[in-house]
Amino acid sequence: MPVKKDASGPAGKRGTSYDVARLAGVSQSAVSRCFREGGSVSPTTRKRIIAAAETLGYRPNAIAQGLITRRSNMVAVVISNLTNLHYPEVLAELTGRLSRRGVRVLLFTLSAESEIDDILDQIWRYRADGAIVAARLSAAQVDAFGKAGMPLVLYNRQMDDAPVASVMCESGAGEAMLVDAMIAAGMRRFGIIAGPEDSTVGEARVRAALDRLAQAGIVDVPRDRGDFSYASGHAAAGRLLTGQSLDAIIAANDVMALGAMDAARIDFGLAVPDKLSVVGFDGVAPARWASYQLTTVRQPVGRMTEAAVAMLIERIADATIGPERRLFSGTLVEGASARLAR
Amino acid sequence: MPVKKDASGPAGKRGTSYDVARLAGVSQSAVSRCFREGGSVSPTTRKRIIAAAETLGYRPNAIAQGLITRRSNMVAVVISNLTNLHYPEVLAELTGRLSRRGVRVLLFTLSAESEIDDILDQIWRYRADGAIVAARLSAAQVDAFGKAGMPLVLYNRQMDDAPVASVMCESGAGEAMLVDAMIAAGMRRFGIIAGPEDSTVGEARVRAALDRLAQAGIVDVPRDRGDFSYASGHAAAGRLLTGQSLDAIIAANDVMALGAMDAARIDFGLAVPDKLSVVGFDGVAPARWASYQLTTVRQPVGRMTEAAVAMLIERIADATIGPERRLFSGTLVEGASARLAR
DNA sequence: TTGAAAGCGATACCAT
DNA sequence: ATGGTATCGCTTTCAA
Repeated sequence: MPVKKDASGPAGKRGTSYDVARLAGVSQSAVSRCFREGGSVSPTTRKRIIAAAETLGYRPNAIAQGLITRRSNMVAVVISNLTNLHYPEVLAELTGRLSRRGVRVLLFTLSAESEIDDILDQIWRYRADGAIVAARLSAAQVDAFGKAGMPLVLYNRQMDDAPVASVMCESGAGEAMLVDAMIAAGMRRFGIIAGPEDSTVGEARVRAALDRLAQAGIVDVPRDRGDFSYASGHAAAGRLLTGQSLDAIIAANDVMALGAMDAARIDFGLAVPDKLSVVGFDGVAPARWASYQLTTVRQPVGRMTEAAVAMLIERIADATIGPERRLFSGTLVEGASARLAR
Repeated sequence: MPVKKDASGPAGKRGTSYDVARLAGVSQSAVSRCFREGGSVSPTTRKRIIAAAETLGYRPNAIAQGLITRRSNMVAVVISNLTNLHYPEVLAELTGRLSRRGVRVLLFTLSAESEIDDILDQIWRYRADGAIVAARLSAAQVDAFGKAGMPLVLYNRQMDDAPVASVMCESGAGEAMLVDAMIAAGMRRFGIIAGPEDSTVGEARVRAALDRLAQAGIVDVPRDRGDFSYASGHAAAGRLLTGQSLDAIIAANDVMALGAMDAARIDFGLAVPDKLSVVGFDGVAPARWASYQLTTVRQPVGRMTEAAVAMLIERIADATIGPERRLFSGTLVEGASARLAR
């Protein structure tokens, strides 16, 4: 025997607009209009509807709304490595800004890179209004968004082949500032700790640094690689500092730089920055801790996330808006881990 | 003039089950059954449906599914401060485990505590199947979940008044281990850095430590407060160490402990652990960094998040399951920041 | 096994 | 300003 639907108010199951309509003695359409933007309802009926809704604890069903309006008011946020210390900050900013605009966040994190296709599948299924992706996407995957008519904004990821809306923190100027200041301070022997080969940001930063060094006539720069983690930075620095002495280590991100600092100071007894300078990139919180005071380039996370959200919202409102790349520059944070020329 | 719906395949709008049905020459019901678990479809029709779905790039609309089945397959995850270093790890684990079970994550982060009611409102509207909350909830708010029949699991939050499903890392044993080992090492003058007054975990940890100290006859322990941030730990340690000398500082979480270590070593020139021991709670990644090697109690995040997810899923499947509190114990991590008796 | 038809809870267009 | 009605894209009886 089917259970009779009860409109027993907040204490029972949440009611529907029909329940509210019945209680208020109006049509269901009226209830709908009452909760919508430009719905025409007389002050009196509105009052009665509101009252009825109140006593029933009525909340419009966003799922049903989504079905008919074809707008879920949800955007997918895809983040690859939340363990990266920089990304939690990005995520917090993104969700804050999105929810302030009345948009919900469907979060996807990926551990094994293979999951990405499953994630995209889910994004389609849930009819997200759009997606902000801070993860590696293939050209085909980016293309799939276009085909599906789903707005996409890449966060700090480059796509050389496909044109996509994206926000990026440009590496060139930042690395140049670091390198110039160190060269001006008389340093000549540099070492580099790169990120994983498949990281476009990582490679861009390394390339930027190498270019600037080359311009100053410094070539044959020893390089090693990490995976953006503290441990990998620590290990890479260990390898770099074995059998050669350096003036400075340039790491592709802050966390590896912190690992490098510790390796230098603790394992090699090198005073930082007196004997060795270390610089990073990102501007994560621990980089400012007193034990490190890392000299680095801070990404303008607030402006970047705001841009990403704005670009996405724009494209959700008007799907015809084309690709656009917004490049931000980092700001030099002069810590105490590098001896810079002022 | 209304635009004719086109079934132009992956290149166009994603089609519906009707489009697939038409292309496969079957009824829409058949398509639905084909994509459902125990749907009875003959191998031949199934093959044709799959083929049609393939060419159209068909994906079942999860929104429509949710509307009819009254299951959104989304759970809300509410986290208060993603900047806390411990929570990104928790969030990553939660989303990973949830998505592995085919459940989507609707993420809510809150900056101003006032937002919480808006968040709950959204959770109702989107008909989440349940919620995992790592944020402060009032008894009334917890009650609202019960009234709405929405499963709720609290993560590391205590509710003295209302009975709720929750997972917690118990503070007693952990703090006792720390305190005992320090007392056994001969320390007598302790200082405590507590968290915010309204943090139940923070207060529980402090109380546990104070209790154990009292059992050893140590009372009148100087205390100060922070907000769980590095800067606040640094500042609190500064105040504690001014005008008195201590053997050890017990901080309510790791990040404050790291701030305290830096204050002690850098601002006060106190060797850690020779002149001052510092201990924390959580087991965050930076606590293991070579510069700190913090002695702390590590929360079993993996088991705790697994428990939270399992409890929630259980309660989604069977709403009659009652409250249950699962208490986990932390494990002592012997770093180098405290001189412990073995 | 298959198809027809009745919802799920809203929106929106259309006459009143 | 109001109410009636046709969707939205599915799941789920219920007959055939």
